[in-house]
Amino acid sequence: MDIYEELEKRGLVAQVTDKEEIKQLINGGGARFYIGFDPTADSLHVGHFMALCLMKRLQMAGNKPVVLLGGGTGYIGDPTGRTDMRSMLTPETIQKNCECFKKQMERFIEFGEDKALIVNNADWLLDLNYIDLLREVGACFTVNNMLRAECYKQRMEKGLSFLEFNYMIMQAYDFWHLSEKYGCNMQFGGDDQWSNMLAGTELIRKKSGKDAYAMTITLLLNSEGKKMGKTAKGAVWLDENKTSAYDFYQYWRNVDDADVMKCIKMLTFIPIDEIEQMEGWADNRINEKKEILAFELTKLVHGEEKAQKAQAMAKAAFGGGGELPEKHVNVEFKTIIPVLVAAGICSSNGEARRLIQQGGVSIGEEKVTDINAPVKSGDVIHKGKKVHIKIVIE
RNA sequence: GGGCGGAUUGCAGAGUGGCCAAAUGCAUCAGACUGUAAAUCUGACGUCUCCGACUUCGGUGGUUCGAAUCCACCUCCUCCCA
Repeated sequence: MDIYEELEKRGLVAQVTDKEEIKQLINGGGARFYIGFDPTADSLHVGHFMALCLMKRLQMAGNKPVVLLGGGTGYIGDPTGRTDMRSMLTPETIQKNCECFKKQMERFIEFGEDKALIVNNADWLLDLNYIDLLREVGACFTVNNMLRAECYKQRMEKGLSFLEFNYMIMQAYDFWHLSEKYGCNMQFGGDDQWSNMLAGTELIRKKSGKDAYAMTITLLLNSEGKKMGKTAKGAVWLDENKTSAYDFYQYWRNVDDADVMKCIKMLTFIPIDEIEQMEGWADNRINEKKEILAFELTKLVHGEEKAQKAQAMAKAAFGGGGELPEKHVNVEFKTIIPVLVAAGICSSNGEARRLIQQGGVSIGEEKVTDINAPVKSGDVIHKGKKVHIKIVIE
């Protein structure tokens, strides 16, 4: 099976500029494509992960990826899909974030001579001269067209700053620059980037008369239509210090029934015919599918060893036996309330108290009824049915 | 630059002198039912030394026995006119 067909079967293809041309290009390994990453945080998250997977898939098919770090566009902030303005990042933060991104990416993509490139648009955007840019690029766009772009619609009601309005121009400029300098002929991105990407292909056509292509990837939405990879505590990060391997595993272990197959298709590298087989499995094997999903993804992100460990801990926590996730705490009073707070299970004493009063906490097999119940090192605390932690008091 | 309106507890959004820790919806957490799923029902959802007390309604002052609510100034934002 060729790569394009595989992408389609996995449900990754959302919009393309020219299906036949693109098919030929990527199937033949002739694409030099880029994907942009905005350094808005110090770690990549699940949303980026899909883009990385896509890069890897295309790289395996012989295409050459270019990772574009938005060190320059980070100064502007993409207004797409936002209802308010993004807080402006300081140059130091952007710099730091870029470095974090780079490190994490190196685990997925092979960089190097004639392989994949990593570039930072700060290198060319920061030196641009305003007047030159207006003459060269500004002339190629009409405001009328830009305003029609879907990504600005929402913001037309709330207010869109001129700064953010220029994001599209910058992204188009990037594409053009990469096309000139590295022979980049294609751009991939999330489906919400479509209008920005089209601006790029158009600019290239106008400036150099060359054809360039764009393809968007389906956004990973859950059955409720919300972006996946968000939890109450925030995004699901790829950095282990921000989201532990165990929590990462649990996130996928707990996805809705309706979303399991979609996630397996879009995110894992399990061959498509195996996936098709899994689709035929009986309903009662749904949990098996979730385990596969969780394990495969944890393996990709954190490595096989940690994935195994996470899986073992999950099985211990929910099935019994084996090693449980541990939490080290340092408390003055060794009773249940301060321990719950110190372990980060509850955010305040009041919350802990309420939880106990509602019967949501147990130590070992015993349900806690006394808000002053003692806790000793090595006790296993359960909160609800999903949080099981072994407490180690230091 | 001129005019109007606005800023409320995670979000949305009521409240316009005491009955307000502040309606309602969403999100979240727990209990019941389950499959570490969904749906449904129940409860909780500012903080604390929790039958009580304390701190919150953009900021700073003021009026008042009493202010999220009234006044003044400041900051930010929407909209209308330029």
